[in-house]
Amino acid sequence: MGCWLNRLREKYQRHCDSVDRSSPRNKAEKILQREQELLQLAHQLVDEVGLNNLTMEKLVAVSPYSKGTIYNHFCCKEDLLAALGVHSMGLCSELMLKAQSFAGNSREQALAVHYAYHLYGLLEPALYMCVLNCKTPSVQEKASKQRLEQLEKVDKQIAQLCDSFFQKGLEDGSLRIAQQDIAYVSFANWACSFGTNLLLQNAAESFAISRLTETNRVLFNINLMFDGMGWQPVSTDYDYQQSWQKIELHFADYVAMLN
Amino acid sequence: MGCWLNRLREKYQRHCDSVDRSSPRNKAEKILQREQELLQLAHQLVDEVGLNNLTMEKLVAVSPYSKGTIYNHFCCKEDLLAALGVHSMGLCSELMLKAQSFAGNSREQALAVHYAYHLYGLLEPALYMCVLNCKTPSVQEKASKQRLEQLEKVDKQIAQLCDSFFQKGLEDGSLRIAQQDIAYVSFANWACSFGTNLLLQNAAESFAISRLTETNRVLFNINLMFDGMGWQPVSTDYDYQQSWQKIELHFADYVAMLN
DNA sequence: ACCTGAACACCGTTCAAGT
DNA sequence: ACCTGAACACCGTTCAAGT
Repeated sequence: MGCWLNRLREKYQRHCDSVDRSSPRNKAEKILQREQELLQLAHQLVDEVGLNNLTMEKLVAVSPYSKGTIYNHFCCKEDLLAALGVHSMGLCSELMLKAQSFAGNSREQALAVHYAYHLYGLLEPALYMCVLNCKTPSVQEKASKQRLEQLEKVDKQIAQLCDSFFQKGLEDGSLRIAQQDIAYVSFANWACSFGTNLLLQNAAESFAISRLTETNRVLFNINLMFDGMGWQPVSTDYDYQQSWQKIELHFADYVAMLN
Repeated sequence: MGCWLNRLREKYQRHCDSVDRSSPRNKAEKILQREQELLQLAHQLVDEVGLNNLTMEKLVAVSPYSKGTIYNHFCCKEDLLAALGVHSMGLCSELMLKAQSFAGNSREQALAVHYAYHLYGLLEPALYMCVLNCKTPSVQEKASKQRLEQLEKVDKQIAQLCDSFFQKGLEDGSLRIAQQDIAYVSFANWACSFGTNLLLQNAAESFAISRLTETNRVLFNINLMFDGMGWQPVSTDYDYQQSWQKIELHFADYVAMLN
């Protein structure tokens, strides 16, 4: 066995001492607590070595538990990835929820959700990719049933949260679409935001992106989308660049984490 | 050594006999020819086992060459993935090029590019994901320099091809944007199409998508985007669903491959 | 009941020996 | 010069033995 395992282990030794192991009320809670501990470790590990280099072996090495115990929590590597996906989407929806309290018109609030999503991608690039990973056949086939149900649940929560912003626009009259089109418009938005963030993060050096100046490319794309559905006020009548800056302030606590 | 390797090997035996090994003019050509052969095998393999289950071991097993020889072509697994990415983007641009010959106004031609891209995702789901994979840090760090240059080259070709459709719109006056905005609009389009296809392919069972009826969701999203940039005629004045069907006929040869 | 780690199949990569 | 496959480190998963 190489010495790299020992190096990893030492590095995470601090963690072992600092973790909160406060009074689990019963056996089930103890297990849940340990699972959270393992997920936190997996999260650190992924940030450090990248999603592709996350291995069960490494998680075992940095945790104080044995292989068998890890496999009691996660039935396979894909199950661990799915669990990380659930964790990731939880953090993401936490950020998105904060958009609700932004003081602005409904289109600006919807913009704030996109900001939250973008910020999330910047704060947690590996976890952002992890969510996509969870959709791949290998994860869908191998992860445990419960885990997939959890994934589906957060997935639905986030979708409904996103819908609610279009609902607001519909209610205040700034967005004139049919009620049943909300689902379509909401999907279009997700797709646009998802694609934009994914490409900006992963293909920044590609010709199509590197040639763009530092113009706010996320805002540009979202504006096209919102203008396309005729959401008032349209971008030629309103300074959304300024809204973006206000939104940035609204999320200042999180932006600070970017260093 | 398990017997699965032998099963794989037998399965691909036919290939070994049918491959074109016609008269390489010199050593360099022989090597190039073998590389194409290996890529074709890797392509088949990926279609069969999925991108995540492609291994060097399997490629060795299904090919008539040894590990050492495979490693003479691809310096590491990531280099193989990058080579598959180049292969993939070549096929993709082949489809996109065909959009140029679609008889329609400039917005319809641009729509045909989106159709080509979508069709490509349906025809080659694994290769579609492969291109994204090539952008990940692990591939960018480990693939050979030449391979990354090849990737960059096709990447640029495709970007310029996409730009040309907006250029046409600008020239015939249907699209009123500044010349220097083409790059931005082109990126927005790529991002939207990319996100839409990726999600439709990978997250079809997620709540946000499964609730949508069989409406043409790709067309819906692209229309929002094109309307957002004010590309004439806008979707409320024109039957783009009909255009879509015409485009489908234009690509009939490829559509047939979907079975 | 739950935990442990040895054991095994598979995978990525290298390189001494062969042609 | 190019090819081969044995060898090795690492990884995913299981399960007999221990508590």
